[in-house]
This record gives sequence, structure tokens and C-alpha cells, in this order.
Amino acid sequence: MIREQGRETRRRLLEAAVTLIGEAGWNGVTTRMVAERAGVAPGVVHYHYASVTDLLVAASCAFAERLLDELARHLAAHPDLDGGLTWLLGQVAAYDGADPASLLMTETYLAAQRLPDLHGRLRGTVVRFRREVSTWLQVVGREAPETDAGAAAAADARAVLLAAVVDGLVLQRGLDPGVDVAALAGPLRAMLRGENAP
Amino acid sequence: MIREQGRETRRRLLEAAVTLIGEAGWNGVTTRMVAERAGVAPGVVHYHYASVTDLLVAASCAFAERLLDELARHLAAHPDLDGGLTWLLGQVAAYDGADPASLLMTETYLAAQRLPDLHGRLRGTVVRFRREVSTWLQVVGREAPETDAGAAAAADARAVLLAAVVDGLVLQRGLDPGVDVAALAGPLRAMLRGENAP
Amino acid sequence: MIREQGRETRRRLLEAAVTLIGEAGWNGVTTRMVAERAGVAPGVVHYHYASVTDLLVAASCAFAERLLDELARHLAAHPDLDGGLTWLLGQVAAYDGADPASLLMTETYLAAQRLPDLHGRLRGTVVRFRREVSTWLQVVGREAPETDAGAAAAADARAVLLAAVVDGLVLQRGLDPGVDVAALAGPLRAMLRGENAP
Amino acid sequence: MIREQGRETRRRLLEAAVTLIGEAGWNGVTTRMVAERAGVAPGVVHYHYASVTDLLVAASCAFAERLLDELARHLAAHPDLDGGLTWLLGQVAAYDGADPASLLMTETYLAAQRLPDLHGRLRGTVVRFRREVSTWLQVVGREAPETDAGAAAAADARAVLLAAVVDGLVLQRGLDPGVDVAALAGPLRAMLRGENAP
DNA sequence: CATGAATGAGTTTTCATTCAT
DNA sequence: CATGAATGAAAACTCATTCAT
Repeated sequence: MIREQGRETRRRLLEAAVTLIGEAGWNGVTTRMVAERAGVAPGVVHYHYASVTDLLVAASCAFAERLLDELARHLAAHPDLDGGLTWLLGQVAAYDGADPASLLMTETYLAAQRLPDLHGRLRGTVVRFRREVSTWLQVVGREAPETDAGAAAAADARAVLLAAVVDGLVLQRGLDPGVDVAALAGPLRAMLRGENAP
Repeated sequence: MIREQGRETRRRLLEAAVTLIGEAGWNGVTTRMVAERAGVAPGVVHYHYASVTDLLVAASCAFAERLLDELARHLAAHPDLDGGLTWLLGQVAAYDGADPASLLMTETYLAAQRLPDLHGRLRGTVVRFRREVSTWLQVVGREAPETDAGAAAAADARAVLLAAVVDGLVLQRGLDPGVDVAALAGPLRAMLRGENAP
Repeated sequence: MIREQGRETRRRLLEAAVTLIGEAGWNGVTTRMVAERAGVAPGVVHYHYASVTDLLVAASCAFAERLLDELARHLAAHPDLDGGLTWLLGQVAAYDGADPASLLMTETYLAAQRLPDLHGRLRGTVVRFRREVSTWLQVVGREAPETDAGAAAAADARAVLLAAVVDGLVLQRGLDPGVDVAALAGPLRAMLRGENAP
Repeated sequence: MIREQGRETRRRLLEAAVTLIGEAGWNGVTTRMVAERAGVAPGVVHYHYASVTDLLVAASCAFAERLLDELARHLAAHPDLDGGLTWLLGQVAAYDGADPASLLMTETYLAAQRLPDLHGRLRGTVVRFRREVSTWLQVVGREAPETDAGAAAAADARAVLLAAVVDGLVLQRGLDPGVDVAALAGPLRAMLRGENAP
């Protein structure tokens, strides 16, 4: 099937794009780079995607979606706050802020500020991630004896903070890999527990 | 004085660079853009700086330094945690994540991953910021009856988290300006207070 | 019949080409444009025609031939000069110089300067048109009491002028649609009548 | 003076563009062609003009303006219709419809249909030409005993026709250089004289 | 007959940098 | 100090054409 070939080529282009955004930065990815990395002729890139930017948007969106959905799924699988938090920090520790995945996420956040399409798609992914984290926080946060509405709002706020912490740590660790992630568990636990409502 | 003019020109170039990194992105700033914005001829850029990158590094470093030092100074001026935290959140709320200053900070973090010089300088600035925040946290955190060494380590961890939260919120708000910053005060206070040590 | 399908496809390609030469200009027509407009896959164009140029030549020649033959036929059907002239001006008025048919004719004239094949074919069509107009002018021009040879030469000259006027008006009206075609009848009648022989 | 150099370079670019539009056609002119013909590096074209199209518009407009103004000026210098007409036909005979100047004019008419800027500028030039021809026709057309308003309208119509004839003859001669221009004087004189008002 | 993926040469355009003035 | 013209390498993108299916 000739159709199959096209699909496979597109997959390789997306894969190459993801790697290269991390390596060279959003604006550092060139048609030739992608083509070479994907093992195809330069013209192929524009045959399958209207522009390099289109390819980068498709690739980064797919990657971010996969990453955040995975993260949310694993977190939700933890029945208790401590376990989830420990697991999450383990994940964060696995990245040093200079690895392709970390850089791709930050590059994508920035690119989204200049590409409305990307902004919309990434926003959707991030909002869904926060919602799932919020739900998880409500489930594991038995100690928060608030009204349902209040509990939801409080969980939402904590989910925003957790997302911000993860993103922010990537930036901090990119600059200073010496940051001790394990030491953050205590304060984070306090932040995520309900006893200190505003 | 001919020296004076050169200084003024350099100042204008740095100012233009700061604005443009925010507007167009680190890699989107061109020689001619800077020159036009600064009101000088294109050749002037390379007369004063060896390369455009050099100019961007100088401009972004100076800006980051000014911003973080200012932030630390204001924070340190608050005698209590709550006041400082409230002030800080007010600052964060003032940025929407899509403003030049926010974008410049993130752009600079990213650029630092590919420019060793910039990495070193920015790292120094950020580490100093965290140190000052840590000191302040120890000062205002009377409720943490730990040993000095333990208190310092705990404050360091919280300073890292606070820096990460600020950076991360910029990213989150850039994507979703609807994030309610005020609602974050409660959980953040819990995070910064000492009662929930690991 | 498989042959039938091929014919139909070719017809659709020619039709698409005619439209697109007018819309996008001779050099603006691309393989993919034609294929899309004709509702076929890109490869089909080169299956039926050796090159895009070949298709354009075939399409534009066929169109020009049809148009000029039609024009000559209608003109010849008029038994008197005034009637024919009025009808012709009505035709010219129907085009505004910016419509696909007008543009296609001019595009084809120009393309013929660089394509010997096209030049030969178009020349034949145009010369035949002028010959038929000349014949008609002799038939309706009873007022010219010249010798046969002289009458033929005079009619030829007037036919050239009439063809030039039609072509030239298309250009003039393309630039300035306000040109009043009806007002041209008087001077044109004078030009076509025989009383003012050289 | 460094400013002088730029002016001279621009002049050479315009000159090269004029020649090349005639030789290769509006869409056949490439950056490299122009640069080579003008004897400059390829980048220079875009240093002085935002795009190749911009250069072509500037060059073709300037050329058309010069040509038509010259034509009108010479025509107006003739005190009688016959003399002017004879001179004009001599000019037309000098072009064979395949020369750069003829092709450039037609190419420009066509390009104007797709470039609003060019359309406006060329329209202005052509309208001015027709106005000047019309004025001349009124001056030399003593035989037209019409009211002033009627005379003006009649002259306008004849000016349109004369412009159309010139443009149209370029097209006809491009296809069939055998067209005898001298033989057209008689009918044209009849067309331009006032005795055959509608 | 028809498809659509792939190619690669060609295009326009961008831009940091150099340099004569 | 400052100018702005010029350079040339590299970018994105276009597209006729080929070809395996």
C-alpha cells in the first residue's frame, strides 16, 4: 500500500522533529536537519507538511500530550498522596532540565506564545492535565474536610501549583542540576495537603 | 565627550534587545531589528558588540539580574512570610505570562542551555536569588524550631520551590491567563512554613 | 470503455487549464492546481500530457480557436457593417479585461513569443480570423468602389485594425473598466467604411 | 559618497529588470538573473528591494511612464493629424511585437491584473496618455464642428481607440510580423477625423 | 488508467557580518 | 564613532517530473 508508506514517513518526520526541537531549539530546526534525521530527501518535509512550523507544531503537540497524559495517568494510579508525590519527584529527578524532553516542553510553551494554533492545542492538553491532577488530589486528600465546592477549588489551586512546580523545576535544574529534588518532598507534601486552607 | 555617546548608544542597544527578545523571541531578533528599534544604523550593532548573540547575552543577563535582585530585595524587606508572599503573588499576577518580561526570562533560560557563557552568568544570578530567598525564609520562619543546619537546608529547599513556582506560573499563565493567582496563597504558605518538615 | 474515461479526463484537464491560466497566469499554473481543479490525482497530468506546458498549449490553443472562430462566424452572419460592429462592441463590453477569457487570450499571445509551437498554432488561428473578417468587410462594404485587388488590400488592413482594436480594448479595459465601449462605434464605423481610402 | 553608490546600483537593477522582463517574461525573471545582469551579488537585489516583484513593479512602471510620456509628447508636437499619425505608425513599425519593449508593455498590463499597486500606477500612466492624446486630437481636429463638450467626448473615444490600436498592433505583430503598418494610415485617419460622428 | 509518494533542482528570501567611506 | 552598502551562505519553500504500486 502506497498510503502506508506515507504514514510511516510522517511518523519518522514527527520523531525527528521531537528530537531536534530538544537538541537545537524550536527555531534551530531546519528542513534539512529534519530530512536528514528522518532519512528522507529534503523535499519530503514540505510534501507532507505545509511548513516546518506545521511539522513542529504537530510533533510537539503530540509529544506534550503523550507526556502529560502519561504523567497524569501514573499519578492517578497512586492511592495516596505521598506515594504519588514521591513517584512524581522521581520522574522530575530523572530529567536534568537539559535533556531533549525538558527542553522540548519549555520550547513548546514559548512557541505557543507566537502560534495561536499551538497555543490552543497545548492549552487544552495542560488544562486537562491539571484537571486530572486536581481530581486525584481530591481523591487522595481525605484530610481536607471542606465542602465539595471548596474542596474542588482548593484542589484546583494545588494542581496549578504542582504543574507550575514541575515546569519551574525543569528550568531551575537546567541552570543548576545540583538542585536536590528529594529534599522538596516535605514542603510539597505540606502544600498539597488540605490542612492549611486559605 | 565621544565616550559618552558610545555609552548611550550601547544603552539604547541593550534596551532594544531586551524589548525585542520578548517580542520576537531569542532567535527572532535580527541585527536590523535592534538597530531600527535603537534608532541607529545596522552597522552600529557590530561596532559595539562582536555579534548579535553577544548583545543578547549582555542584555538578557543585565535584565535578569536587575529583575531577580529587585525581587529578592523587596521580598527581604518584608518582615513576615505572609506579607512577602502576598506581595510576591501580586507581582506574579501583574504578569500574564505573555508580556515581554516573562517571555524574556523563559527565552533566556532556554538560550542558556546552548550558550555556556550565558548559562554561567544566569546560573549565578539565579543561585544568588535563591540564596537570598532562603535567608529571608529563615528569618521570617520563626516557627521552624530546627537546628541551624537543618533549618538552612529546609529553607534552601523551599527557596528552590518558590523560584520554581514563580517560573512555572509564568509558563502556566502564558498558556491559561485565567489561573487565579490569589487562590494560591494558602497552599504556598503551607509549603513555606516549617511545620511540615520531612 | 476505458478509452472513454481517458478522453473525459483529458477534457477535464483542458477545462481546468483554461480556467487557471486566466486566474493565475500562464506561469502560475501548477501541476497540482490543475489536478485539484480537474478532480484528479497530480500524477494524471503527466500521464496524459508530456509536460504542463504541453497541456497549457493544447488548452489555450483550443480555447483561442473556439473563441475567434465563433467571433468570426457571428460577425459574418451580419449582413451589414453597422449591425456587425454593434454586435462586436457588445461582445467587447461583456468582457471587462479582467475576466478569465480576456486574460487567457493575452497570456496566450505572450506565451506564444516563447513557445514556437504555440506561436505557429495561434498565428494560424489569428490569421484565419483576420481573413474571415476581411472577407466580411468586403461583402458588407458596398460603398468602396475600388478594384478587387485594392478592395481586398484595404479590407485586410481594416481587418488587422479591427483585430488590434479588440485585443487592445481588452488591455485598456483591464486597466480602466470605465472605458465607454458604446462611444467607440462612430469612429470605428468611419474606420471600417471605405470612403477614406489612403 | 556611499549614498551615491546605492543609487547607481538601484539604477542598474532597474535597467536589468526592464531588459529581463522583455526577455524572460514577468514570471521568468529570477533574483539571480537580475543580479548577474546588473553585475552585483544576488543578495543586493533584496537589499534594495523588498522582493523581486517590488523591483519589477518599480522597473516596469518607470519604463511604461517614460515610454508613454515620450509618445504623447512627440505626438503633441505635431501640428496636424496626418503628420502625427504617420509618425506614430512609424514608431509602431519600429517594434515587431517580439522586442523587449513591446513584450514589457504587455507583460506589465497582465501583471497589473494581479498586483493592485502596479494596477493603480499603470492605470494612472495610461489614463494620462489617453488624456494627452485626446487633447491633441481636439487641437488638430479643426474639422469637427461639434460643441466643446461633444468634441471632448468624441476626442476621448478616439484617444481610447488609438491607444487600443497601438497596444493591439503590438500583439498582432508579435504573432504575425508581416502586418503592413503603413497600410493602416488611411482607415486610422478616417477613424480619427471628426466627420463621421455617431 | 490512475494514484500519490518521493525526488531534487530551482526559487525567493533572510541575515549576520564585513568594510569602505 | 557611525554609516549603509554589499556579501554570501543558508534558510524555507515550490514544483515539474518520475515511478512503484
